[in-house]
Amino acid sequence: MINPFQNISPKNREKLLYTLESSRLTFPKNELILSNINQGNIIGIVIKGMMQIIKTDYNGTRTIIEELEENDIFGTIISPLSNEYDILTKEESTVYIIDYDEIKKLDLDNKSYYNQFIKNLLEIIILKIEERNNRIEIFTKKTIRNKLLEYFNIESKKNGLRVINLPFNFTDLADYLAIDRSAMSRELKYLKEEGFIEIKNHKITLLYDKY
Amino acid sequence: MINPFQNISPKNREKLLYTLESSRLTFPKNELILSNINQGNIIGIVIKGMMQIIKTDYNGTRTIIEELEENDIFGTIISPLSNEYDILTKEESTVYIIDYDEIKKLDLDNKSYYNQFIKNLLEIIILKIEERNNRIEIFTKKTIRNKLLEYFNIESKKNGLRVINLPFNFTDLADYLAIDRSAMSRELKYLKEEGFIEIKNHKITLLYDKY
DNA sequence: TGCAAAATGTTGCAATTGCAACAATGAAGT
DNA sequence: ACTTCATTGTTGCAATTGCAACATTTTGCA
Repeated sequence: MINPFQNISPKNREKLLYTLESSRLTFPKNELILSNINQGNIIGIVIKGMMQIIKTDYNGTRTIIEELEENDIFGTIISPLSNEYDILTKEESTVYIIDYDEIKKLDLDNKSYYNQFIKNLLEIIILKIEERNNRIEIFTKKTIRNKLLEYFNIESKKNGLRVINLPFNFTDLADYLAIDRSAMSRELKYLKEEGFIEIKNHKITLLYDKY
Repeated sequence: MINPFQNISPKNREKLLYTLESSRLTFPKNELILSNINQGNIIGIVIKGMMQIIKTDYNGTRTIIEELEENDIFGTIISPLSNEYDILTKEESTVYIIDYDEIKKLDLDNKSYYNQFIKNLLEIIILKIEERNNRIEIFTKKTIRNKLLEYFNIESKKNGLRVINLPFNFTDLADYLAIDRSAMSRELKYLKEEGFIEIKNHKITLLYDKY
């Protein structure tokens, strides 16, 4: 993940955050934080910790829209933080909250680190599009088996290893893939029995050849 | 859709495109254009026409990843244009192709319209994230009926009307929603019979109350 | 350490879907 | 206007899934 302040000196970074009237907030683990920050169009930057953007619809179906790590950004615009969405801290987390309008108001001709900041945001958001596209790839698959295999392949490509360290527990993985947990559990069992994968703790080893 | 050249004078726009060594290409209707432009990391800007980013996987399953209209942007990075993807012109279309590295190289302190351009790209990409999130919303729904209703609601919200002008034919809509065409057809029939919707040509009228 | 809550595993069964195959309709081009 | 190709509609059926219900294991924390 790209640092949103890359190529900006610590001093200029402080100036920038001051100009943007940002606020720095820390939240304990397992807290729904949206009610604390949702006031108009904001961009949040994750300084430390881990969070999930989750949604629960009228059926009670819970979906993990996105997992946020250090240096990640989120916001009203980047993820629709209407009242249907929540952000849950998975660890104690610290964020900067910036009013998006302040970013728009930045006089780019004035300070070169303003420009660098916008450029960084652009790069980060492009990465986010890639993530979303991967996600769509998975949803496109018609069976649970194919969704899982697609997910494995994507994760495996990220670090070039045939071993995947799940960033989720299985309940969350099912919510992330938008499939039923018990049906997923059944399919994972079949995949193990047929020798496609091996599971230890939350590590999955792929035993089939790349395709 | 935001114009990627908004707040840039025609003269500066020409200078910018020249600096970026962009090329302007026009393609006839119903042409797969990717082979003509795919050489490294590029960003394309749609000047005129309409195109679809489509993917066909090893099962032969075709999915519409995205529909591109005037002022839309696309590219190696923004949509993974590996060899699995194609871009299909639905009308005669004109695009600018820009090397993304040239954009990175732009000396932002030099010309203010460089900054404006980057800012515009940022805004456009933020909109694209929203689109992707909507898409994920739909995929999250477990039944074809709920996927359709979610799609209707999203489209209806866009213009505030209860009438939806499908930008697709039904075959493409099924590919966009990643569901079987005939199964979708069946579900649409039920929705009509139960008085939820009305279909005329490619206009769908929603007869149920907003929720 | 021990208890309560959360996560995981398992299974039967009904509901939903994809697939295939075909008919009917509509569109595009000569 | 005619022909051809693409799109749409329809249906039976097998495969897959979600759901519910419950047992078992793991985790968190008092």
